[in-house]
Amino acid sequence: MLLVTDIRENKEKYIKALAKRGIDASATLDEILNVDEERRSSQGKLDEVLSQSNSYSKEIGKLFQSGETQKANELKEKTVELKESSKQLNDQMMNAAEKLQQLLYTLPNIPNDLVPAGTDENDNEEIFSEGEVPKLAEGALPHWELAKKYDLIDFELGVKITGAGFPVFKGKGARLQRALISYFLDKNTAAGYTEVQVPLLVNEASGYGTGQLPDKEGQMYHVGVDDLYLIPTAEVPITNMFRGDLLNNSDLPITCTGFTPCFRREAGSYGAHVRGLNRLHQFDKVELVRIEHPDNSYKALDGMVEHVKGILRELKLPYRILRLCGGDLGFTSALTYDFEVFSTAQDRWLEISSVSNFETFQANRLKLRFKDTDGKNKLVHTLNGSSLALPRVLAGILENYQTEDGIKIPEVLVPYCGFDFIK
RNA sequence: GGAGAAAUGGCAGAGUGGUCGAAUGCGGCAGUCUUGAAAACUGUUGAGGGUCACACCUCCGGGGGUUCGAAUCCCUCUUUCUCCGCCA
Repeated sequence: MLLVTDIRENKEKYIKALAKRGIDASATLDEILNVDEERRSSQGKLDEVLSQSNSYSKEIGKLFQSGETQKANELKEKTVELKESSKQLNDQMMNAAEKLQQLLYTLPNIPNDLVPAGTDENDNEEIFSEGEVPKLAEGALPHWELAKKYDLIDFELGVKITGAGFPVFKGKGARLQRALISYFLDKNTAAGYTEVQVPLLVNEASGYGTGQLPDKEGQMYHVGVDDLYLIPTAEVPITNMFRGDLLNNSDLPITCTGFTPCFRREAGSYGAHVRGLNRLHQFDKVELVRIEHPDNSYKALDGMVEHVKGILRELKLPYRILRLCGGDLGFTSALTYDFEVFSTAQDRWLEISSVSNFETFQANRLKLRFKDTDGKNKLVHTLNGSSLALPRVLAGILENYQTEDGIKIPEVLVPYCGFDFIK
């Protein structure tokens, strides 16, 4: 959520920055400023009335104590009117505050200066690539064929149990997936991240805290009877562990990693690009979350990028890094780097990680602050990144490591798998 | 699921209608002392809104109510603890 206090002073900055996302926010910002003004002025009037009535109350108290009952009762009469007007003013103030909140919820984060202008994924900027795309033999198969051939994943079985997009992993397929989870968590904890296991269902407040609500209401599975949401990413429960906290400077940075399944309704996305493991309703992911001092957040973002690079390098998968353009940037993000693995058999790139700095956007919603060395309470910066999204890494491994006889296992995973070849 | 008890500042813990944003202890910060540290002593120390700065306003789990006045009384929700039941 954007900061009203800052919008008051730098409206032009916000108009310009949001234009990068293709949003003309000037009307909304004007409305925000109007409502903000309205809120503050009615609050001011309310405060005056309350102040007056407080002092009457004190006086009445004293009069009763000194036995001047009649005087006290006379004074009581004077409070009647004040009470009425304080009710009205309070309603006014609450209305304005509520309206302001709703308006602020509609605006996405402002992009960092590095974010290129653009409307969709075609305008993203490739900033790095590494790894050789293997030359596959004639007749190389896409991962869903391989999964079937070697009996690693059963998509139909998932349809029977639940529906499309909920595959069943079997045998070495399941083991390889578990190996990846352990490997990622080991890499992350070795880099200093604290491993956490968190709830997979979150309440509404958590959804608002990290910005999934109200923006992406329809993307999450909602459990109606208990009013809980299945998490679309571990970012939600992990970041919300710190909701409302006032941290000490010395607590920063806080770094966590966690493995969770992720659930996404993916309403309205069908077709060739969702085949196999490309897009699922339930998938596994290991996530990184960082709570940082604002002065350090971009350095931390670079550090996360390097960390994920290291993992892909060890897996020897061909990948590239994109800096997302304004039009493709997530609602809450100020700067995002997407990692994509090349899927040789599909001849296309698959997004397997997204590393973002949200600056104060989430912190403002979460009311997550820290006491800086100057004694002032400030909003932290929150960041997160995947390391990594499992099924697509699996897809990349199956396709890029396939041979005529079977599938080789990347060297770093062999100790985790207990086998080095699938045939 | 049933029966009871409770929820107060970073933590512990007083406070049952007015002078309580809240005793006390611990912790934190600053200082005195010390070669330095510890101990001891002194002072200071919640958050948000508002203001140029004050003033002022709000907040004692959430919401609502009674009252001139609520941490304190009433209703309701949530959570925690104890006992019983059930159970991976």
